[in-house]
Amino acid sequence: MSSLHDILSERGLVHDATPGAAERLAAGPIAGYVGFDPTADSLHVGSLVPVMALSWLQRTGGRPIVLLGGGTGMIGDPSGKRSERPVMALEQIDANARALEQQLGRFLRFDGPNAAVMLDNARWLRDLRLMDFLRDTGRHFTVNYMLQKEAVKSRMETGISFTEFSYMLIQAFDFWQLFRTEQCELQLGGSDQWGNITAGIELIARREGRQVHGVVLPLLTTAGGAKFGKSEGGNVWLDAARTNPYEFYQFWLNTDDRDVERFLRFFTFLPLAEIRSAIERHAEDPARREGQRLLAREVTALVHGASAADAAIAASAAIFGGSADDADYAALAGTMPNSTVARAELDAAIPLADVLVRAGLASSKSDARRGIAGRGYSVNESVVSDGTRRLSANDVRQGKYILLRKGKKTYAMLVVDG
RNA sequence: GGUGGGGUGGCCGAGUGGCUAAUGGCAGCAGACUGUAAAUCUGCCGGGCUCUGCCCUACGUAGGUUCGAAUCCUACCCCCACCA
Repeated sequence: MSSLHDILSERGLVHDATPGAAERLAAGPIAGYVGFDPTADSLHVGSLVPVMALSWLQRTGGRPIVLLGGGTGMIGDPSGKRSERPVMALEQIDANARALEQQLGRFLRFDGPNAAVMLDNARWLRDLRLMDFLRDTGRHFTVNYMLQKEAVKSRMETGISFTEFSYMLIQAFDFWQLFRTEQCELQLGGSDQWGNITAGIELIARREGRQVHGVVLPLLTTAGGAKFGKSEGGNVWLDAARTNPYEFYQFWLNTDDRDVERFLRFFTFLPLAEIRSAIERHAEDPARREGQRLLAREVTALVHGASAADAAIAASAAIFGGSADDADYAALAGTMPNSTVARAELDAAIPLADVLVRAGLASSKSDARRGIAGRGYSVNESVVSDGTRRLSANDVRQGKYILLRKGKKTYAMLVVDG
């Protein structure tokens, strides 16, 4: 079997690795960890890269450790940030950590021989005593060393608090802790984590005299230069309550041609040969977007399950196949954003603008009116141009549905209540 | 603590008494073209309304001068640089 390093590297997932990492990984399975910040109650597609890496680690016989940053979340990682982060409330951090825990459970196997482990660094960080920390950990680092780190250097102009400056030492402490208690010898992370990871390796070398390793994954950007993981509605989340399977599927389906192959390697477990032949077919007729379809189906099935993926595909076909007006609205409603309108509101002819705001298709009534004036909205697949348009019982289709659309791609189903 | 510079809309950045909801760029949304792509072009881009117009909120915070302030004055808060 190929080593984890070989697999990650042939998939383009290795941005950088510490010297000796490849050799150590070739020598046999390893325990490795990735840290996740509990800044929200769901992961988004950007975090899927390290999640995939952990899953590969497990597939090659290694023991994945998921480290939730319930302790470090109190501080805030300055890496890649231009300004100080607001401090989060403890209850919020804990609630988020629990939500992430549940979500990650879908990507890793938590039983069996090399079961994944999930830990929260709140367990050892929150009760850490300052004097102990300075004596046992702080002593091993010079300020000079810390100032060399990119995360610190880039903030010298605008300023960085001592709190954020110290962050790398805390993360180093985490790695040391996991080395001691879990025999963890590897840390994976985004390439912005390089400085923090090497600090941890340094600490373990000094305190334990042992060589451990770090592999950093590429930070994702799209060919168009845009931030990866954003769509019309903002961030693309893994939680179906935040980004439902239909939107999730659409996000991947809209992938730039130039990104398809890379994303197939990053976000699916498909063998490379299969990916290559899919890309060849794609190149023959890009307009059919076979690559995107494969990518979207695979990732949606991975994150939301096969049946949700099928439903998303069916809904997409109905909507973009040109016959959405005849489609089964109940089925569409099951896979796209819903909002409700009361029967009484329809009888009173509720303004369309109000409903668009409620459905999340407009940020305000003024925004909705401007959008309508610009012919950006449609009701049941017919474009609305009258800013004073109201919805009534006549607009209801198939008993209880009204299909709202913003632009070409953003849909919401309005369900009549009562 | 001292000296100097600075705090403008999601971000960058103009504006230094009325014509400013505030030039320009980025990001975002929509339209045209297309492949639900890319690139390009066009429109929109604080909020509300009884919408060719009207009202509210906004240029660090709080007061003040003025018919009128993002622009002038006072106090305070915060940031940056240098010095102590």
